[in-house]
Amino acid sequence: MAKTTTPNQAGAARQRGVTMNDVAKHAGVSRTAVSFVLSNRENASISEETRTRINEAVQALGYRPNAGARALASQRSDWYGIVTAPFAVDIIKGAQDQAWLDRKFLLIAPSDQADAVGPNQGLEDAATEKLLEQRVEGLLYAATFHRGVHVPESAKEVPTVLINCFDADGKLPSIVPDERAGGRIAVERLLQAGHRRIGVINLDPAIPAAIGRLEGAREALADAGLELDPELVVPGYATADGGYEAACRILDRYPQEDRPTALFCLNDRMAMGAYDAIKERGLTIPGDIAVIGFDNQELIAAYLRPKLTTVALPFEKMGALGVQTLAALTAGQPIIADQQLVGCPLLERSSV
Amino acid sequence: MAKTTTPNQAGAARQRGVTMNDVAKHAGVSRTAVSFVLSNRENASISEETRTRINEAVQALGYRPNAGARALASQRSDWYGIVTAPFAVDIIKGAQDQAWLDRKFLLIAPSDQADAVGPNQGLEDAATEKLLEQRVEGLLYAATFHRGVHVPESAKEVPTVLINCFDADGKLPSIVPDERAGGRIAVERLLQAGHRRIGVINLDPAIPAAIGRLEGAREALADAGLELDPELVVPGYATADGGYEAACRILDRYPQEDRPTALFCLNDRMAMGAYDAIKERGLTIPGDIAVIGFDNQELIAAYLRPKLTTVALPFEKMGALGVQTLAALTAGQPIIADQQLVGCPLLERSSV
DNA sequence: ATGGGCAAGTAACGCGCGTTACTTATCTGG
DNA sequence: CCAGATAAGTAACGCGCGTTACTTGCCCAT
Repeated sequence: MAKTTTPNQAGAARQRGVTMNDVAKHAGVSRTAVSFVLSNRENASISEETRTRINEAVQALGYRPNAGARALASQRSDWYGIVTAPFAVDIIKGAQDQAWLDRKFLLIAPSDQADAVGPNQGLEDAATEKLLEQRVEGLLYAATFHRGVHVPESAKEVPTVLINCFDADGKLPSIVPDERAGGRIAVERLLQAGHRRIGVINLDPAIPAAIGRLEGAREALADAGLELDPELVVPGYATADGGYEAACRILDRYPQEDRPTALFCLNDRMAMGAYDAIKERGLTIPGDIAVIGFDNQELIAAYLRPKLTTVALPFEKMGALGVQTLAALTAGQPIIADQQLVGCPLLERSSV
Repeated sequence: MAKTTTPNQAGAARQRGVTMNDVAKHAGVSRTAVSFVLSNRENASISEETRTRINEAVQALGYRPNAGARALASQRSDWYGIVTAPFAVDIIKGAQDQAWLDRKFLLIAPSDQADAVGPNQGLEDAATEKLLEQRVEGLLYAATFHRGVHVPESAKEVPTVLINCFDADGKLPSIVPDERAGGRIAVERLLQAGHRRIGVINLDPAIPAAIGRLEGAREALADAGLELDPELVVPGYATADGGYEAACRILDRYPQEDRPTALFCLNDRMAMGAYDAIKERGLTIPGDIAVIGFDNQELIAAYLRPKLTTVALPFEKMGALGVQTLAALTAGQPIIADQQLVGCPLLERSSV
């Protein structure tokens, strides 16, 4: 439109910084009037006529507000910072979407969660510092897998929310998946399909995911009057190979009539390996052995053959809820709870 | 440190905006002096003594520069914008890392590349607009898969570089994978392993990836005095199921002696399906049939059994190169080439 | 005619900082 | 002993904008 009506002006003016002053001059009013119109002040008394004249000037000149200057003057940036390993994609997506709805901007800084243990806090500290320099109104920390973290001291200067992780030291509010409920729903699904003897391929038993999911599994079994046979819980490395080996052990240990008829793999990668072990033995899925996973890693779960029934980690929802919680905090509202649990939905596919 | 030495000051002062003025007062100098020291001006004449006094004041008060104000005053933001679907993770990582090195900041805005065809330009336009409002010095557009795109008009107001995509309209510089070289190296690897009859599981033949990779395969065969038998090129949907079906067709079509001894799958997902087809027939990988993929989707390639030999898409490198190119552009340097090709390295694993 | 009230708008300050032009004290050489 | 150079530092402007306090013209009731 600008192209056809005012090609020169729009083309030329846009080159370098059209300011409110330019708009004001063009419209023959004061800069204040422009500011009032652009910020839609309710109690501003600007006639309809000049209002449209200003808007036309904005169009004609291709004016674009300077967010930095606006932040400087208004003392609010409309930004949240998020510190995250760049792999927490879905969390970012959820957060981004929600921030967009709230007319906030997400400023993403990298964290190096490569070594999850020894705090290679260097990068994270630097990232946090940079975000604070940008005068973000709040901070989000996102982890790729559910765990305790130590956040930099300086993070406590602004409202802060943890996503998919929790504050190992203090009391920062956090959003985490409800692992226990997820484990329960997985086993309930297997029970519902008639399975009574269920093998569990476990993760490192010390991590929150393993603890919660196993606890949920136990509860589901208890509800059905069953107990979790410790012998049927075998740990493995959290990889396809680990899952393969664990599945081999569990499948080869029993004569056919005692063999579990279903496998609850505590993550999808291990389920991928379990598939191989099962197929190798000439068994079918889900006919001979049902398999249920956890995490819903799309690339795996949706493409395994048969497609893997699994419990999803609600990354996007956690991201969105994180932003909502942060919005509440920055608005001065009290925190609802230190830890908000987000449900893990069961995704029915074809392996049960 | 601040904690133990000056607990009150650091605690209290940090609450709300410590400014340069505060630092100046604390050090008993002018704000200008502080500015000179903090920006490390070479030709500034500030005695070593006051310099340290100022630095101490900075420490004591926990001063943190206001990036927005700095940008306003200096007329440069130190930001690049990047518009991307939040799934282009590795590109973001590469770009982020490089930007960090260059002391630039990446401002990430979401693009909705869900419908790759019909320009649902709404979100992208809005995102671009927002980034320009932040006065980014340059823009990056990143796509999840190699293709032509239309960038919003307004993007042309600042230096712009496309990553993993190219400008369908004009002449914006772009960084794309060298598909042809990748296809060549894959087939060369198979030839080197002694295979002479190679099946190709193709993608949609119209997309740049398919065109380039197939062309490369043809070249490699030609170099070995062979020709690509059109019969051995079967298309399929770019999924595991698609790969499975294509592999079935190709494997069942010939008597054993005429059967191809290797499969070049134009992406890893299809290779995943091909694995199933091969195993189902009681054949081994790579003993009976070698398989080579493309894309290096870690979650698949590194976890298939046997692990998949594949050609990697250099996402991180493209991201980094994109930022470097953008840096050159913003510095006023002429563009090197409209299109920079980035090599796709072969990742040897166990399927050949 | 007069004062009060309201609509419509403007002048001017300050946000925190980079930067240029200026000032003041100290040292040097003749 | 003085001109001039240099070292050390400062005053002040402006970046683009939000915001408060103020002005101006006009209408209406007294």
